[in-house]
Amino acid sequence: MVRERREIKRIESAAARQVTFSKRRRGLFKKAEELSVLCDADVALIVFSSTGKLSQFASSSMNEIIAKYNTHSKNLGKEEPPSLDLNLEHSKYANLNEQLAEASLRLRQMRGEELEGLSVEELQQLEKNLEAGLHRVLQTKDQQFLEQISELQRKSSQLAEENTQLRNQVSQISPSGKQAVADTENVIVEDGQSSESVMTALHSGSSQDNDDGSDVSLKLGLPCVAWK
Amino acid sequence: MVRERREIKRIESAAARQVTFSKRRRGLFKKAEELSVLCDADVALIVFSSTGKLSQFASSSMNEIIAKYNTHSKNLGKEEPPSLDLNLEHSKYANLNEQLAEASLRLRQMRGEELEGLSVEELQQLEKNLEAGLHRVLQTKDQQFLEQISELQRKSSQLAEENTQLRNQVSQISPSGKQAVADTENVIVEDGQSSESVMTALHSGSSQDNDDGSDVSLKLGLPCVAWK
DNA sequence: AACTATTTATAACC
DNA sequence: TGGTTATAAATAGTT
Repeated sequence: MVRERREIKRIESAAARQVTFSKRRRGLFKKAEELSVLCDADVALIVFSSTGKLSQFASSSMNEIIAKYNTHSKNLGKEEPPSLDLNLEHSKYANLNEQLAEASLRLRQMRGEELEGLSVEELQQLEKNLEAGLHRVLQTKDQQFLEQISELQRKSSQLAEENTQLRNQVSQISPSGKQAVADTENVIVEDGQSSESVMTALHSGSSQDNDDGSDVSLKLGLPCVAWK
Repeated sequence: MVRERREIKRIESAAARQVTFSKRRRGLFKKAEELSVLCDADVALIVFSSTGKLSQFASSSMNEIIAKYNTHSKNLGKEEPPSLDLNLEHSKYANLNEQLAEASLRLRQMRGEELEGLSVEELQQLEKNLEAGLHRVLQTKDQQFLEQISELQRKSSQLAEENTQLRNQVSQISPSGKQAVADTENVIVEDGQSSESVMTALHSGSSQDNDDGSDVSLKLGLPCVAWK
């Protein structure tokens, strides 16, 4: 919005995200209150930061508004503004159950199940969430591939260097063994080039062992061709 | 804020209040969504106009956020009293907690968060799940659009038929009114075509009122153009 | 609903 | 986190 307009997409840098969150949250709460005062509206605003911290605003009482919301939006027998009696343990338990049911439903819906009752708007929200999630997953995956490639290249260079030194040692120890040295040189040259063709050497294959990482090349036996 | 700054107090004129409400509500919802996207925050916004009409926004699921809010606010001031009697209730509670944690993690990962610890294979599995889910969501959405379009076309046909009958009645009553009949024909043709341009007529808007759905065309006043 | 003069919000910088 | 500044966005009043 300002010195340079900012695209509305997740801010990757955690620090910048935190700063923006703090500033925009203040603005949002201010506007929520202004709306409630100017227009005599009942407004409830709940914000969880990405770190899980809660901020809230309610023009009247949060529980009251939530209750009103539930009345408006629900015919189903799923109720409880739990500000009343019930044993704390019991209500915590019930609440957990509710959260779990909700989370499970959301999970199933993200897998494309139980979409029957959803409105077009809800489907579009789901679509947006899925696309955003997919995008981040792909980014993370690509990053891991690139890291593994870098690691492989690093190790390759190191091995090539070691080989060069070993070759020198060999030629010093047996300066007359001309044939053997020539063969070794060929092998070394191939090794040296391999790291630069890693990108094209990746091949398809889905299953993978979790080895200890001592052999980087194994980690690259991964799907790549299928990227789009 | 503008031509003349407006004091933040209740607007007395009902008309002016309604106009301001409408404008500011849009702005507020926009900012709520921007905060949720930019800062990866979970945001729920509930607004009741002074006339009692509900508008809502939730970055994920309203129920989920409210449930989360309830646990958060409940945990303030109360701490776990009995950690000693390891009876059945307690273990059920712990188990629920575990399940919820697991479900929440998977949900966050599907949204592209907390991917750091995942292996490439797990990322690929996630990618597959997301693509499959997205595909099914898109299918469901398209299906709903198509159904609404069919419904519109059906209604249009019905209306056109009624119009034809009415037109006949008119011409029987006043057989000399040739001009009037021609005009009516034009109107019918336009109605018949409107259902085919429904897809491009969709417009943006994040909050949505729950009307009773008796008029199908209203259901198509949905976000579309603003998607990027 | 569109316009536009202003006020606000805020991104980048410190 | 808090302040400054240039600029984008929101919006009050008007048409």
